[in-house]
Amino acid sequence: MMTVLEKMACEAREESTCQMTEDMLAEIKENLPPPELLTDLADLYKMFGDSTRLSILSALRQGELCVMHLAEILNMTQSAISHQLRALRANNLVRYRREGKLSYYCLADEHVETIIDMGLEHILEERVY
Amino acid sequence: MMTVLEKMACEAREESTCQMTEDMLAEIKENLPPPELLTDLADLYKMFGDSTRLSILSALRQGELCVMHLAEILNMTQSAISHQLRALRANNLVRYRREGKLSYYCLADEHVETIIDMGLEHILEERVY
DNA sequence: CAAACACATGAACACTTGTTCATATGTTAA
DNA sequence: TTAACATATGAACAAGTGTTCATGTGTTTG
Repeated sequence: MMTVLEKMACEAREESTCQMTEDMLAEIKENLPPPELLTDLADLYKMFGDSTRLSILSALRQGELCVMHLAEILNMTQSAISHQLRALRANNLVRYRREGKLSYYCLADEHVETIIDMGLEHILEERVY
Repeated sequence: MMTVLEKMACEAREESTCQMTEDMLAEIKENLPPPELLTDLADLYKMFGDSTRLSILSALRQGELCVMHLAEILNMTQSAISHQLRALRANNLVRYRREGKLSYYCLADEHVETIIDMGLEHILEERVY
């Protein structure tokens, strides 16, 4: 049977091996971004987590395109492209303008390209090793 | 019935309204990143597309942590954290070292933080408007 | 007006994904 | 060695996601 003091001594030893107290854990927890922001951030990155959407964004880097042309470039149905454009639009990654029968889409801002390039850098650096 | 010449004229008109020829579409297609790279990139961003993993990465920005502490900080089971760490490790987003019974995890490189910050900037800029 | 066209959208389905539960692996202490 | 501990992992299940198909909306043309 272990006494209270022995338990405390043991815990103190464990904490010292981990270099971590409850207070420190609490501080790390407080310094995390708020949960709502993290879910928004996750939703944003989900948009980049699909190769069809990445293809659409990559095509739009070369200039404004209408839905049908995107479908031709990616060899996919107009419906599939339209569904994905809707998602990209909802997350403010693309903007569009209507001109007659056609809807022209383009990238929303420079962040979109920057985010893609950061990911590419990460992947390409790995491949060197 | 439309003659061949009429069809050609019609197509030429359509192309001129779209400012886009088949050759231009082919060029855009050729300039896309190769499909294999796009799927790798999508797999990478899938890692950022989950709030649990984003929380883990955010916690690790503040320093090296073992699995149990991560579980405490995020109020989640050790198993759930361990599964996610496995995924993050497979995508080279975290590194770990074993010290006795404990496994310490840390961020793999600066890209991880940069990618997260790019996303945060994108979200926070939207909220201004 | 009707027909053709470009795009959007809802439902359904297969597929993927995150968590839980149970258990296995590996390390340390008794 | 056995017990306790920290972590890893496999199976299973619910929830989420991407595509297809059918159809709806809005615009232009004849």
